[in-house]
Amino acid sequence: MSDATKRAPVVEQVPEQTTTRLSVYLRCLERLHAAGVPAVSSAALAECCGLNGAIIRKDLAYFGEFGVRGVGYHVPALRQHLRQILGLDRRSAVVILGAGRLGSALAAYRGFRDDGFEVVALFDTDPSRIGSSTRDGIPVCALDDLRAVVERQGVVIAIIAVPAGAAQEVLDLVVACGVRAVLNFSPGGLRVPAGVKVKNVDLTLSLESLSFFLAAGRGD
Amino acid sequence: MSDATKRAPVVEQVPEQTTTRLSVYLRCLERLHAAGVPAVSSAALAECCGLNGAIIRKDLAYFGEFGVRGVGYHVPALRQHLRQILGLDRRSAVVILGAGRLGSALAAYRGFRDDGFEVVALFDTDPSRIGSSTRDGIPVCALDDLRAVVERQGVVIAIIAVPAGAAQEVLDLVVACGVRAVLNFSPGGLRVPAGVKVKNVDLTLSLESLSFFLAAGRGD
DNA sequence: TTTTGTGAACTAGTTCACAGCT
DNA sequence: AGCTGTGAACTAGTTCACAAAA
Repeated sequence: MSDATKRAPVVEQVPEQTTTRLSVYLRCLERLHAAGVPAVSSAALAECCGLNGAIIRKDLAYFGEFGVRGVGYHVPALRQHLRQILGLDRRSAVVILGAGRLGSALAAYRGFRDDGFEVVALFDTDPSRIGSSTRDGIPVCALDDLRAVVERQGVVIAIIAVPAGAAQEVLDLVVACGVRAVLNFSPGGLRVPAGVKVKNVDLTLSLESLSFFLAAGRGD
Repeated sequence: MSDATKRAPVVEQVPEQTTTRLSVYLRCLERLHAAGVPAVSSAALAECCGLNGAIIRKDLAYFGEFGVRGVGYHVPALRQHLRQILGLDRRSAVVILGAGRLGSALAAYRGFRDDGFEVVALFDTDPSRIGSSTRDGIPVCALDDLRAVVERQGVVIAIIAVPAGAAQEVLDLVVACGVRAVLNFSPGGLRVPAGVKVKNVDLTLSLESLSFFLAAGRGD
């Protein structure tokens, strides 16, 4: 491990927004890396993602001193550091709860695989779906099999794509099976047990936010 | 219009987070309304959505004085006010760009219709898809038809569910056709023309944020 | 008495500005 | 000379606390 990472990563106090920006920086670095750019300043990286350079330096400083004064950041090295910080340097097994349209669409989503996320199974309660496979060969299993799959495949992330009424029950189940990170697509908010991280993607909330903008007639 | 809405809605300065919370309040009010509860205090509503009562009073105060001191908020009236503020008191026509798995799944999503959002057409460039319909009878059209559909159906919101490489081009097209509110599912960020509101749902960013949590080993 | 609406205090997050390193 | 890393200043957003209304 590089000496640049010696700093204690006082992760408890890294703001959520910083972690999201790290992903954005990484995307930009992938482009620079592919283009063969050897180094980039915080100002240039900021330009590239529409941000202020100071916030980039602050964000990176939570995790170490990756920059070289007078030069900037070494692109391949910073890329590697960010991939490691974000846990993208290894495969992560994912299960999807709910094999309806949304669950199936997510199972086929290319962007996930490219980042090392591997959907190993879908789960459903509908007997007509159980036992089948997606076009990519991902099996659709009964909920009863969840624990076994999680344990055997080392599943670390669950995606919840079930109807709203079943979401809390399903969350409690995946948590009971040992999964501690959940991406939730069901609307309405869940009671989240301590020690578990749930990220909500609430499509209705997003659309209503746009609707507000239209209703308010903001033309700025 | 009720006299409670007389206040100038200085909408320019309503924080984005406030608008999202309004949707959350509305959801909670729908439940209370269905249960026949006549009035609710900011403290009770806060409890219901896991927030502080003061922020609810502040949020609502941007739009008027809806409460009654000593009593709270009249549920049916506040529900109506929020529906109007969020533009949910009328039908909104929506188009979906990209009739792949994600686009098709979104077209079938029940939660949208319940809020007055009506998906009137999907658009794609794949000739094998053009001319077909979804199971719900929503037509899949060629991009050339976009302008006509937008104008004829009064489309106000576009959902972009095309591959990343095509997203900017598609955004520019829908904006050129007069749509000013866009829900974007493609990753990577877009150049957004002035006067247009784009809400990004970046699935990769969401998963990477969970991955960070796992990599950092936060068990709090 | 109860609860709103709101100024004041507080907190979190961003930007500025510059000392210090290469 | 140029750019990072970081304390200080600033900005936005939340919570407190209480006067005023019903």
